[in-house]
Amino acid sequence: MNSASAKALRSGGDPPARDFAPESDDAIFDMMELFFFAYRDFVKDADRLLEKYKFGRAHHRVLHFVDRRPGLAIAALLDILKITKQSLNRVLKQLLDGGFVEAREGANDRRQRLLYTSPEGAALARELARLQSARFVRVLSGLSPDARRSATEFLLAMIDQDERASVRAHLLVAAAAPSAGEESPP
Amino acid sequence: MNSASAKALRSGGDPPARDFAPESDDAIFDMMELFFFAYRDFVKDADRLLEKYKFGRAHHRVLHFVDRRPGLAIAALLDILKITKQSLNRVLKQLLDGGFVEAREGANDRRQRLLYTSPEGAALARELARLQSARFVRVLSGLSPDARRSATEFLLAMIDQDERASVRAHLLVAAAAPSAGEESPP
DNA sequence: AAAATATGTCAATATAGCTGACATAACCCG
DNA sequence: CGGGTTATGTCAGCTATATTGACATATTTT
Repeated sequence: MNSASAKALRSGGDPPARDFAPESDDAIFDMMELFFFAYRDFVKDADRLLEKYKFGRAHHRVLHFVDRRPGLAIAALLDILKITKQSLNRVLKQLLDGGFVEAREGANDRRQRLLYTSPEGAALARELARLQSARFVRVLSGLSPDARRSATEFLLAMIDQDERASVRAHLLVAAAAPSAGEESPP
Repeated sequence: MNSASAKALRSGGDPPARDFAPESDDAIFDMMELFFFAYRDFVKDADRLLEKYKFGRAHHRVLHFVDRRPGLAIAALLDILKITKQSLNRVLKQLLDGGFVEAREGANDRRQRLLYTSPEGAALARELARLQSARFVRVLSGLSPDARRSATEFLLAMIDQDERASVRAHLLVAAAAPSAGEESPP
């Protein structure tokens, strides 16, 4: 049941045995905490603006991904967010009701409801993105191109291996998306 | 009230105008999403083990920071987590009841309850850390020392400027803590 | 026509956070 | 000493975000 590697636990008072990683268990622990703190601060950036609309972070995520990938189907959005459709539905309904997101019947498959931001939704999405990207702009402008590449590489590598392909695809689609409509084949 | 840079919004169907940042608004948007996906996957790592103890992520965070910084006072923990004492109390009580965390009266200030992990708590904390650090080990081992430094630098820079000092201090304390007892002066 | 798919919805539940109000004990200061 | 501040606990109620399970509807696929 217990730790496989917890040998000399600090049960008495001896220094914790940092011996299983070649050269930097400490560094790794530090990075884990940095990651926590960095994310904690990052998500906070948009909160004040969201409050004005009585929206939460869930709304933000939906709005963001719909804006980035116009014509996104419900199922695809669920897959990105990794939540259930019931969870999505509440926030999505509020976004639809508020006129920030629109759903159109799929052209090929009329069961689908493809999601698009309205002009107001797009404006809000981008304003939120601007708030959050300010942090990135500040950080990245202080890094050399090489360091930027390393940071990007680092983040990508942090993603589950079997997710990485679809994330990469997502980024490409988002970048390429002219104003797209149809989904690519499953 | 609207986005200052949202000129040619995709109201009709024209390509989104990615023109306001010198060379890489796209790159920044991509990084923001990578950050989201990376964190989403990162926090997931420990969940299965936590379930066995009927604990959630909130318990994990408390356990982690108490283990990393033995003798942590309640107020200091609240400051790290940025939550209210009422929120903390529920999970902390469960950790105390379960014998994973112990609270001792402060030596200098008897109002304080200084927190320590029990041997079981420490074992759990480290097993959880091991699960999560596995991801970091995998990622960092694929990066050059330079790239590692860049990634670390990136994460640190992502933290709020006025928090950075205290985070740095936290890391140092955690690294230095032998199995410590007393707090350093406030 | 039957089966599978995409989505919506109702209901109940859990977790993690919040505010506000109030209580207790211990410390600090004049 | 006595009053103010600090550290913490606790009660009560609220919100946001997620879950599972069951069932409904329309549409596409076979």
